[in-house]
Formats: sequence, C-alpha cells, structure tokens
Amino acid sequence: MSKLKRTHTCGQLRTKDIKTTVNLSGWVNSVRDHGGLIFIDLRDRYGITQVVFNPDKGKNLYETAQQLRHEYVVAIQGTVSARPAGTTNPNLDTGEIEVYADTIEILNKSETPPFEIGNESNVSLELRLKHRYLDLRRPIMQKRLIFRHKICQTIREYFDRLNFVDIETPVLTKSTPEGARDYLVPSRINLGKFYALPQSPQLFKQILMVAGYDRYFQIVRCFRDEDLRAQRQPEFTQMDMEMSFVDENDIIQVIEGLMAIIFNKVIGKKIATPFPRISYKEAMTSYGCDAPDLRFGMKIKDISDIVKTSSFKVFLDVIKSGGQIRGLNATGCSNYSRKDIDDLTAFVGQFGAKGLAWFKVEETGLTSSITKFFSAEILEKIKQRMDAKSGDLLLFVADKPKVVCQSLAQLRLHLGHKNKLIDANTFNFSWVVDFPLFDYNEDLKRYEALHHPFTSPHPDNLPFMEERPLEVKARAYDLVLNGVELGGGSIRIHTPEVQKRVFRLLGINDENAYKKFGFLLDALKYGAPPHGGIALGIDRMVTLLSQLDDIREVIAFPKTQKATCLMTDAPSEVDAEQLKELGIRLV
RNA sequence: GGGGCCGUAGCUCAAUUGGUUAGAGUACCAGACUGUCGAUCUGGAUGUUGCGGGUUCGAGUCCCGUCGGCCUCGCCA
Repeated sequence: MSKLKRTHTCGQLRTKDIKTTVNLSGWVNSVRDHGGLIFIDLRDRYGITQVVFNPDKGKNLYETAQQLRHEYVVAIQGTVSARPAGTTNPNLDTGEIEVYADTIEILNKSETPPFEIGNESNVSLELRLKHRYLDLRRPIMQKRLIFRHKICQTIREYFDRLNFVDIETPVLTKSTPEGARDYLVPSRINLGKFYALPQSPQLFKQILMVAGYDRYFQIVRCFRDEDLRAQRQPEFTQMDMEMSFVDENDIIQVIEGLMAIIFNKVIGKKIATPFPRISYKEAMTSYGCDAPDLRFGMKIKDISDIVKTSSFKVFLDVIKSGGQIRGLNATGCSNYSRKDIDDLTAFVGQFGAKGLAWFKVEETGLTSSITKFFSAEILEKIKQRMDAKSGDLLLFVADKPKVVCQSLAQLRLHLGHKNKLIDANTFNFSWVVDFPLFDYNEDLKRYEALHHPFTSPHPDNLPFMEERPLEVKARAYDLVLNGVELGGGSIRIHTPEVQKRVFRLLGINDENAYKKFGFLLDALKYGAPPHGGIALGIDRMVTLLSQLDDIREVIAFPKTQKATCLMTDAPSEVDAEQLKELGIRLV
C-alpha cells in the first residue's frame, strides 16, 4: 500500500482548501508536458483535479512525472494552490485550484487503452463490452451505475419504512411449465434432474404470504432463456413485492408512492399521482397495444362499419372473414410521397399487414388510388370519423384484429417519432387495468393465461369462468411509462379450488398440477391470506429515467445478443470430467 | 428458426463504374517548449481490409460460405 494514503477525492478541493497539504489518488486522465512544467488531470469517480509538476520541486519528482501516461494509477502529495489569474478552468468543479505536487508514487502503470476513457464514446459496443472495466471507468458510465444504485437505495428505504421485509428466495429452483424457456442447472447429487433459474420469485413470494410475512419485497435477479433485444437481457433485475389483505388499489397506491419518491429524491422532479388508469380494452382499441405511449394522440379508429357498404373488395373480404379495418390520422402528412408511403407499407409489413390503404385529405376531399370504390358519403364519413383536416394523411390496415393492432400500434409509434410528436422530457405514467384472464392460443388450440396462472379472476366472473373464459376479467394491473411496460402484478388466487379451476382451463389436469405446483396448492390449503403484488423491471426503469433506450447502458456486465459475455467469454465449454460428474453427454 | 445492417491502422472513419504504392483524424513513439486544460509545434512508426473460397488481367469493393457485433419478426406466462 502506498505511503500516500489519500486525504481528499479528485472532485473535492475548492478555494477554501488553499495552502493545505493533501494526498490524492486516481487515474491519469491526461498529461500536458510543457517541457519545463507538467500538468496532469487526475481522475477518480468524484471528479478531476489538476496537478502541477515543477522541476524546482526536485529532479526525481519531475522525471517520474515525465513517465506518466494515460490511465496510470498514481498517488500524489502536494499543496492546494489558487490558479494564477486567467488560468482557471470553469469546466471543472475544481477549476479554481490546482495541486502543486511534492511527491508522486506510481501505483500502477497502464498499457495504452484500446479506447479513450472520455465521456464521448464513439466506440463500438463490442469493444466496450470486451473491456468493460475500461468502459465502466468512463465518468458517464459511473454516473449511470451510481444513479441506478440511488434508485435501488430509495426503493429499499421506502419499503423498509412501510414495514416491508426483504427476504431472499432461491436461485436454484424448480422448472415450471408455461412462460418463458427456463435456464436449467444440472444436479450432480441427483443425476438426471435439473434445477431451473427463476423467471421470477412469483411462487415463493406467495408462499411467504401464506407464511404470514404480510409485506415482502426484494430486488432480485430473474432469468429467461429467450432471444435478446435492446430492452431484454437473459438475466435482469426486478423490484418484486407482495402484500396480504389488500386489493388492487392498495398495491397501486404503494407503487405510486414509490415512483413519486424516486422522482423526488433521485431526479428532483415532482410527478402527479394518482396515475391515470386505462382499461385493456381501451388501450387495444385506441392504441393497438397493452402498453400505450400516452405522450401523444394519433388514436386508432375503426372504420369497419363505414366501409362495409363500399365496393372495395380488399376491405369487404377482410370483414367477411372476421377481420377489421382500422387506421390513424397522420396529421399534416398529406405531402408524403409515393415512396414515403411505400416505406410505411414495408414497415407495417413486418408485423403481418398485407398493405396500407391511404387517403390524402385535400380541400376538395379525400384523394387516393382507391377512392373510386367508395361513395362520396362514405368518404365523408371516413373523414369525420378520423377528424381529418386538409393536409392530413389517413392510413388504414385491414386484417385480423391481432395484425391490425400490432401494425397500427407500431405505425403510430413510428410516425410519432418521425414527426416529433413525442416530448422526450416528459414522464407519462399510466396503469392498464381490466385485463382478460385468458387468451386463446390459435396454434396450440388452448387457453393461456394472459398474465400468469396465479392471477385471480374477478370474483363476479367466477360463476361463468368455464363457460365463457374469454370474458373473465383478471384482477391484474400493468404499470406503463412512456409506452414501456415497467411491470405488472395482480391480486392472486388464494384458494386451492379456484387455482385448480384455472389450471384445468389452461389444460393442466389435477395430477399434473400437483406434480408441478403441488407445493403451492398445498400451501393454499393451510390458511392462505388474500394477497397480491407486483414486480417492476429495474433495468427498464433506470434506462427510462436516464432517458436512454438500451438497458445495457445501465447494467454493469450485460450480455450480447447471442447471450454471451465478451469479457469473460461465458458461456464456455467445460471439461469432460465435469460433464461426467453430472451424467451429461453432449449430442 | 426467418429478414436486414455492419466488419479497413489501437480507436472512429474514408478509399470514384472493380484499377496502379489502402488514406485522414485521433491515439501511440521521439524531440522541442514554464501556464496548459481536446495543450501546441516538428518528426516517426502503425494494416492477415474479420476468416475461407470463388469470379476477374486485376477484389477493401462483386458472389458463396463462415465467424463476430447490432436491429428486427417469431419467441419473451
């Protein structure tokens, strides 16, 4: 260890410290060698301080200073001095002062780094991930991870104050059907058997409610073995909580309070609560998705009823086969060229839409290559339905509801960004509520849980659950921020009877249910209190609050799109001996 | 599993319809310089054009394959 134990950080010294002797430690950010005078910027995570080396202070000192290069780690001792008039640096918090070095110790040298440790990063993500220790050394990355820490710390303080208990749940647990693909871990002691890494601690937190803990929370890692996206990593972090003796509003209130305090303490902003609530049906009808971005309008409208009397075969065929015609008003976009519209058509094509019908709104009325199929009366009705004014462009998709929803939802976002309708500085929270409990999977020909199989049906719907499953409402709620699902939760089923009924509807017979979820069904038998909770994606939350769009920017060691770690080279092959012990043979 | 974009000096990029010795900025190295702070000035060194094959008189450029990174559809209760 250095004899020069640091007394201050590199972001700390001010004019009031002038004439004191200090020790600083840090990384050499830059060297400016004037021959007879050497300046270095010394950096640590608190800031940058300029250190001056003068040959008058001794030959050894000066010769050592001449050896300094980028990212050398040094400790110096020196005197804090006012900078001469005209040489202060307003860009540095410490720019009024500098430290005249008396002693320097090179604690470690550094090879020339593969990229510069500045705030500007033109460097490829690939290189950043490979040398993540250097990337994370950049002030901007340190700021992001510290920001994340502060959010997590605020969450912990908040829940602690409300009497929640932080309880750890297993990482080696049981593989369950449905949901995402599990990451599996072979068991050496039980050859041929596997643990799964948790997709979430869902069942454990419910069990904790049965155990009487009443209020649980955890900031916890979750794992899902699915393909990656900019917003999706195979391992991610959730703020997970569960409460007993509550209804939807209790959970919602606690989370609104949490978000308000995070904004207040971490960002210094006030946000209005309660957050608006929008039904799943309204979200799908007006925005085409269950996590609508409410920062701008451009709502989706249905014109199926209007155009069913037209002679446009494309529309008529779609209606006949149970589809719909919906569209949106691209306000002020009637100047779009043929190519612009072709591009939009290609855009919706990737979501399954076979085409994009369009009308330009002009003073004289609607113009398009397909107006001849529509009577003047129909065109007028379309214009009214779409609130169209001269200069607008109306875009329609005709297809199955699912395709229409997805392509219009994406088109709406696309146009919102393209036409700069979205204020990037607003934080728009909302709750999406009144979800259906079940969804019908056409491919598998069976019902699936929209949320998860432990979500409570609305009690009023229990009598007809088996007869009309799709009409059953779930006691579920999703928190949406700027069009991104931050998380979701529900009031859970707390009786074995209802839980078994839901399993049966999902095609899980009692025998299988016991095999997979017996511990839950058993637990529900022994006095399970009514309970519910929610989980929020921390990575997404931090990303959005940092106004970034890639969760890798707020995760210290993220994986690539192929789910590898470029720094450690995980996953990697293992010794034949290791496989043998596990009873595993590669095929 | 499908579709798309990208890969040239340590880094970020350029290189005309395929054309002669693959360049620039920056970083790096050396020298000069006592008030710089993106220091400056002078000089220098730096390439398996990801890899393999093909087309061609000639390939960084075109084609096929492969590896890697990214975006996306499916997938993600």
